[in-house]
Amino acid sequence: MIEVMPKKVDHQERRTLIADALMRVAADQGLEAVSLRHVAAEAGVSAGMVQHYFRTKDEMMAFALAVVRERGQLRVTEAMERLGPDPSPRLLLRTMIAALLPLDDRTRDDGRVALAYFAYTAVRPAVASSLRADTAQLTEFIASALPARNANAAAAAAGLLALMEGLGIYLLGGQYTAEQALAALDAHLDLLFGVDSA
Amino acid sequence: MIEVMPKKVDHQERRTLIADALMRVAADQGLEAVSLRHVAAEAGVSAGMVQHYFRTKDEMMAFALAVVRERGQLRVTEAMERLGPDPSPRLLLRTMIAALLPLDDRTRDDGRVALAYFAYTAVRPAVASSLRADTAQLTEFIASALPARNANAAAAAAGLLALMEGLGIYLLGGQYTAEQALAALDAHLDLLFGVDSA
DNA sequence: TGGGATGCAATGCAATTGCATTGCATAGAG
DNA sequence: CTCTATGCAATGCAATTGCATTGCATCCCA
Repeated sequence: MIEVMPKKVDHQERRTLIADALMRVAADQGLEAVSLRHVAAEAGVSAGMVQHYFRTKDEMMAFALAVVRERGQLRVTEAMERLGPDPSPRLLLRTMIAALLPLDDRTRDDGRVALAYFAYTAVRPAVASSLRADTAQLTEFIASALPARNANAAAAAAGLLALMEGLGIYLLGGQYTAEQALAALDAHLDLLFGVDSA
Repeated sequence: MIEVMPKKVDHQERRTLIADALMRVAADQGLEAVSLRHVAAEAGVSAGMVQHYFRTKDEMMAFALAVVRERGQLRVTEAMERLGPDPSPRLLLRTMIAALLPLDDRTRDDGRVALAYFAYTAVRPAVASSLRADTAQLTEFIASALPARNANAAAAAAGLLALMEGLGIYLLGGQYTAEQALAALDAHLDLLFGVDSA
């Protein structure tokens, strides 16, 4: 080690523990209910400790957002690995998108937090850049998996990703059921992959 | 008049004035910055007056949400009237959706507020019912305008609406430009209306 | 055995919050 | 004119906020 390490506690682990508590608070009381004391109470630690690991509230928020994004990516890679080798592009895309949708209670919480952060970053442009990078990466991947029949692959990919985001919103708001969302997704994939529906 | 009317101020007008101020605050500082005093200052009135017209903050928030929804509907009907008689279903849908997207600075503010409210209602289910009604009405209308070639009109309509919502999110977040969003919309309409793209 | 860095709790503080209360000016009804 | 309902401002208040500060206790390294 180059730096000294006078204590043994795992810094990153503590921060994640606190971020998890933050997300639990945000998921069922909204991001505006997130305060140092609330998060500390939810995490079962003292408020002082939260301050120790995050110098400002914004730093804590940014870290929690990073955790949410990582978890999303993890869900995607896990789902794709579960597919086995050489899946069809269509199944690949369906699996990836389904993994990102808040379809069950576990993922609903993450979705709520992500939604809250969308509103949050709309006002704090500095935090938004990482979200932008995620989106760009996803569209690129989607475009590469789309069949050649789509003339404008970039637009089609952007559309599919937007569809995913919108389905997520409506799932969280209770406008769509999981079945409805998946049906809409499949119908859209039918169009993209050229399944004639008549 | 059945009721007495001892004073002449227009109750509804004042409430709208205050709600407008609320939306200005929310649009550029986020919903969590909305407080009685902030809104009052933005509206150029005393905090006491805000309290006079809205007994609680939640009542004020709900009213402002209703105003946003009304403005959206107004934009849609105006855009559709501008189309003239008997537009093609495709143009009808494109116009309607474009009217709902935050494509310029004016509509961006409304979009930001709407987004903030999505996160807000995700935690306050009581306020969400009106949003649900809006969505149902829109999907029904969209489904009726889609060509018969789409086997599952309900799913296709739900998908188109979700696409719209997602485009809105990404427009607000700066992930998509207006051109990209419209290109994605048009590509999707191409698919729905069967324009072969090869 | 120091000694210095670190982990963490406790407390304080100014600012802000939503809301209740009070006071008063005014305008229409009688 | 009087009276009462209303419009609205001002103030107070307890609760909560983010953050700075302080004080120990603990552990690593020399």
